[in-house]
Amino acid sequence: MPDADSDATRRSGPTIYDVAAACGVAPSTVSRTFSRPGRVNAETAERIRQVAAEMGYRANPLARALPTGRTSLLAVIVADVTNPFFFDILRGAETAADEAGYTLLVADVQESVDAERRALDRAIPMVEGVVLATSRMSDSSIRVAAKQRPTVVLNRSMTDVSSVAPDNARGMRRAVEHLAALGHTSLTYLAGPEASWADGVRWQALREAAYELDLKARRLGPFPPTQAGGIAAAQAFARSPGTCAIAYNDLIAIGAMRGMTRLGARIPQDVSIVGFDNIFGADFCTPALTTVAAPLRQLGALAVETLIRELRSGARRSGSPARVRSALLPTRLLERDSTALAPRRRRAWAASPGGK
Amino acid sequence: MPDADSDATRRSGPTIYDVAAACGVAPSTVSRTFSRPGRVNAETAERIRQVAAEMGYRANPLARALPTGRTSLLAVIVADVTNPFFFDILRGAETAADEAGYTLLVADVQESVDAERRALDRAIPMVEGVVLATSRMSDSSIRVAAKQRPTVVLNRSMTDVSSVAPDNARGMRRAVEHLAALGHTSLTYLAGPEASWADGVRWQALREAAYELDLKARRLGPFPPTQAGGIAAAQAFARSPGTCAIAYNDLIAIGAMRGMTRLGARIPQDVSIVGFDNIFGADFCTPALTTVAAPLRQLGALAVETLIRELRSGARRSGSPARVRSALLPTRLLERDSTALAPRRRRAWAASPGGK
DNA sequence: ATGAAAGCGCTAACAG
DNA sequence: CTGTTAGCGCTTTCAT
Repeated sequence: MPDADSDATRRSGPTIYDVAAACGVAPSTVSRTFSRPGRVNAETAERIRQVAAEMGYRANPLARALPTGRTSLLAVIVADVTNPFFFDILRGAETAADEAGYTLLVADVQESVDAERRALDRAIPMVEGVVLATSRMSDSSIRVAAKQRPTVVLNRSMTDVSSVAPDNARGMRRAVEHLAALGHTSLTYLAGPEASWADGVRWQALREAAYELDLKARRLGPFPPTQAGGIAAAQAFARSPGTCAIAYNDLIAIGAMRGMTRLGARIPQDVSIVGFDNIFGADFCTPALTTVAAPLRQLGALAVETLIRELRSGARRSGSPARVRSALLPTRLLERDSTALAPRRRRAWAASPGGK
Repeated sequence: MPDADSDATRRSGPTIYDVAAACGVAPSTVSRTFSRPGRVNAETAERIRQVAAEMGYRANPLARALPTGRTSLLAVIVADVTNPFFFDILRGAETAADEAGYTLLVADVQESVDAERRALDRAIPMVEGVVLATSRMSDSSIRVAAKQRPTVVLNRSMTDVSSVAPDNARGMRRAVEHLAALGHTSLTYLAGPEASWADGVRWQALREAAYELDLKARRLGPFPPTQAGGIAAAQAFARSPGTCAIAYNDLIAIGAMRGMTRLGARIPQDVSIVGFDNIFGADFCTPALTTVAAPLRQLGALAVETLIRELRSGARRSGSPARVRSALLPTRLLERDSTALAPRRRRAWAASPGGK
């Protein structure tokens, strides 16, 4: 009967004290064995590992975290988990985190700045770093967070906080060129949330490209970045139809296609639509959506890799902002079936083209 | 100059000791003020709150968690974050967790049992409870986990662990009836992963319903629960075509529709397809998918609510399994455009109907 | 290379 | 109602 301890005593596994006792060494030696290999005699270490394994010892991450702050947790604040845009971003983030031994704490803030701030407040004390995926907060709020924990923003760009984003400008430019090549002479931008950094960049890039290519550009919106938003956009568009539209994102584009179809338009014969992001579903909606594809998975992975690099470079202390790293990942235009030659003459399709 | 402390001293905010000192009370009183309101004189409490607020005191969740185990963290292990099935489940889970003051730690295990076990091992010591969403692990592995932390399985059902799942059997029955009513006389089931509990239930329910309604039933697969899996399913189906198929899930159904279309079939004229889950995209694929809708958001919400209830009922101690709660949420058949009357005579559509 | 001891910040008996 | 006193399990100087 080697085990005199009642098994009802310990609520959760053996501790370094138990292992130490069993090995006849000091607890600190056991601690070192696991957290600072090399700082302990090879043989002793081996023996300790052995015994620890037999006893089923597992370090308590909470206990480790208390004195060191190393929780191995990363927060990922997502604007809307329900938005397919984030699926692959999360997957990429997960994979990268897992490889580095980190676990993700993900918070869905449902496009609400308030919820975002609350989630952040709650998560920050528990995590080592934060990735803000499509934050709706102000730059200054983000800076406040970044002051407390290493932070990287995703799908946004800032001068003083590390960031990872798709190259929206180039993508937009390609989209405009594509439409121009098809003979369209004026463009409509179906805008997303005003608080969205990407929206600003996309619209501005559209205007510039349109200007250079001598196309007319207008902006409708803002619309919520959802299918419902797209349907609303379709209605707005129908009030003064054009021959093509570029949507803030695929969700709006898909909703817009549905909405316009319902209003009698044929896509792409009457109106060409291009989306942004190439989310799940962009390939099997009807017609298949021409869209500016962002490297979603890479975006997520790079964001946490960047974060982890900052962590490792010891950007733990307050104030030391660490080196700011900014990445712009390449996008590409996926030409599918929602864009076509501009119609020679417009066909009236909206029920009441002049508005109510 | 009330603040004599150098502001470079504290790495992270004031502690209960600081607040206590500032108030002239004992640290434990400050502690009580926040963790056990009511156990402290109203006035004292008020004063303490006041001062704490002024000092910007924030309880350190790690420190609280160490002695109590109350981390306010819940693990959600999902088979595949990239699968739209989980979008609304996560949303529901998030919302419910947030309302109860919990934060989710989500791990994507990419349909891998190994990854699932690793994620669980890593998460368990940090969380108060676990929800296993579509676990691929064996019942016994799940029991092992459930012994360590209150656990609820989602989209699966067990006798000794709380569970939340859609009523697959009824849903399947409705689907079969629907097809029978359209004149189909034999059914093909496009199977999902063998390790999937839902797959077993669905196939069995299909067989029973088919038997009762005097239809023939066969099973093809297993296929990965993805669009690619559906395309593979289409090919298998084409080797010996039928007039209709029920897929394990919407992803397979959508993939199958695309695959069959590519092989020359018209959906639904030549073959009717029904899916399962009503995921994002099921309504805008072509044709819109007839599917058995599961209350995704509720599923997620109920899972964490159940978990939290167990937590509150003090199922913290090892061994005490707490009351097992099992819920079967109602599903409903969404009749859309992928199902139609059985063809009077079959049209040959597969390029090589006899196989290779 | 290893041991002793002092915390990390908070909670929880147990007294008063 | 409030203060005292131990820890929770691990890390980390500082000695030895």
